[in-house]
Amino acid sequence: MAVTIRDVARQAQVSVSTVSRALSAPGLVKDATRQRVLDVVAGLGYQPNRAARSLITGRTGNLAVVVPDLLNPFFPSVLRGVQTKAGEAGTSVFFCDSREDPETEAELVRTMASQVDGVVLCASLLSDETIIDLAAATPLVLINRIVPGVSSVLMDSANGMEQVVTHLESLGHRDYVYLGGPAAAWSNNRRMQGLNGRAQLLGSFDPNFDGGYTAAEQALSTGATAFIAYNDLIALGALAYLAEHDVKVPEQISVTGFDDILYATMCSPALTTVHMPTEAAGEVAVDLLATLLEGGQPEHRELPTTLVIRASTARAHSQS
Amino acid sequence: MAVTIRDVARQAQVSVSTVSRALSAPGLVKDATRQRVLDVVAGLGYQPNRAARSLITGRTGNLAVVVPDLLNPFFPSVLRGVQTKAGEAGTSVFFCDSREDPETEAELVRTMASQVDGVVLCASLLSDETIIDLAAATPLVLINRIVPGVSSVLMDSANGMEQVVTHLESLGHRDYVYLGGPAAAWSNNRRMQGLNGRAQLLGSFDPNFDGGYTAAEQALSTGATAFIAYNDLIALGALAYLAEHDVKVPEQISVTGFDDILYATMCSPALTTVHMPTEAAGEVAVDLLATLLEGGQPEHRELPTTLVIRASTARAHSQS
DNA sequence: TTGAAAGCGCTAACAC
DNA sequence: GTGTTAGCGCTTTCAA
Repeated sequence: MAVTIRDVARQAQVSVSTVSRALSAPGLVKDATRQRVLDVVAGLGYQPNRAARSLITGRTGNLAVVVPDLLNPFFPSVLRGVQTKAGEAGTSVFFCDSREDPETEAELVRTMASQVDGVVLCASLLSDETIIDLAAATPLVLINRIVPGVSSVLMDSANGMEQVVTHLESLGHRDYVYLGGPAAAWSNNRRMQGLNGRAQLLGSFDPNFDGGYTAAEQALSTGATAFIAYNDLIALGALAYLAEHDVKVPEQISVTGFDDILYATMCSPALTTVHMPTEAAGEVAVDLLATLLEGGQPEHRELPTTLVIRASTARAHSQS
Repeated sequence: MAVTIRDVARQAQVSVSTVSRALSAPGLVKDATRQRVLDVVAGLGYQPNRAARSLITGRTGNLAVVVPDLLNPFFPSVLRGVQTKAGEAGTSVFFCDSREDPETEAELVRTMASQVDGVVLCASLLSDETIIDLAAATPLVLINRIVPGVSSVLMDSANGMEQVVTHLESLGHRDYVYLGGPAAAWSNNRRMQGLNGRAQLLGSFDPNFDGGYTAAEQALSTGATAFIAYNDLIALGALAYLAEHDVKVPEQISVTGFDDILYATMCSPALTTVHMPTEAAGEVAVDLLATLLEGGQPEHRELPTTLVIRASTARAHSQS
């Protein structure tokens, strides 16, 4: 069996409570005593049993992060942010992938709720009511979603999209088309807001490569000089379609993405897109969770997004 | 406070031990009694306190998976496999990103060891000795690494590479060059084995886009008709370099990747590469962990890889 | 500043 | 088949 607090107490010639205090409330123990205890702890390699501690304090020292799709390059980087910040506080992180299924998502949150101090929920597919219920039962922070009364951190997509529009306008584009994401997606609406009604809207496409491929076909017939994609994956699909049909990007048509995933730098031409501070979002989410755990009020944070200009946008050609 | 086993016992008019048994050893309880207990459990929404259970059983019902880099698209899919399989057993999963640092990696495994039943360690950067030490202290399963006496699951890279070579040979290529990954990487050596000494070897490159870009420059001067990249990222970098220098792929030069990451289908030309059963590897790792926890012996599994032929390879041109 | 003792919620002997 | 009871390892009153 592992070394327990009693082993430490015995060897340090103090009571178990003194050992406990030396570790979790150092101020309450005389310096000399504490030092002796700490030495023994180090010598024995004692690690407090988290289950026992948790049983009495009611805190687990763990948290969970729930995402809709781990394979979407957007989320691993959120996870990384969460882990970075949580790690600083000695907190470990559970991950859960809901596979884009709302029921699974709710189920996961409920399951985790009992074994963690709080949950970070990314890009939730749940209804406001369900989220409010969940938030009542366990400290909860949302990423990329706003629900009244629930903590959340947002990446300012609307503004990011405004930057895209401004950029395109400055290049002389007047006629551009938005290759929309899923109509139900909350973030799709945010991004559309940033368009300020300046773009033609094209139906909702699957937010992946194939969706973009399909979208480009439709978009091409509009005669627009620029395509604004809901996300990088759609933009990439569009790029592929255009390449196959010998439409030169950006000479004939400019294309923009959104999210700045890894591959946005690797395609050809490299994609002009909006960078999302995903890792920072994960970190901030952990901060908000900490606030909640200390009895603080739900908070809302919005992180700035930045346009990254690469090679897929250029001055509009005069003739379509 | 949450509902406890006593609340259930009281309402179901049985003792706490009956409730406990009804939940974790159903066979020991009369059907009628168990049903009554289960009804109350459902009615009250009772969830056993894992900390309390863990305190007495010594099992946490959790496991951890440690990866070197969450942002590498290879690993999230391993995570997903781990979670899928673990979830079936009601096990939750911690994730840790070592950021390619061996010290951090060892530290993480040690930290997690005390709060989980076992650890899945992916593409470890640690020495054999360290891994053996770790495995002695906690149930451990390796992915993509072999260490004597430690459970592991491997994806058969050597065979995958042989398939690449066979494919290239069948297309008439006789002079091809290997764009190598990190010399220290265990998987690089495995992949080189599959080459069977048939390829020219080019130094070790960073296993990313930039590394591939650099590699292509050197490879071009060898006059080879095909480039075999250590992984998809290097292949993608090579593709970009070749495109910029107006070298047609696959007409002039064939290029192959390895891993079959998402982007391998999205680039142009789509990459011929070796598909790795990453998700399956994660699942199998959990199985091996389960074996270990039941007192079984360390096991070694090797999963088959498959060549995926896309558009980046073609018949060798006659003249270089 | 320290120690003794009472549990946290649960499982696992041990009785019946 | 079911109930009683003794802890698992720890924190936290309460006394001293």
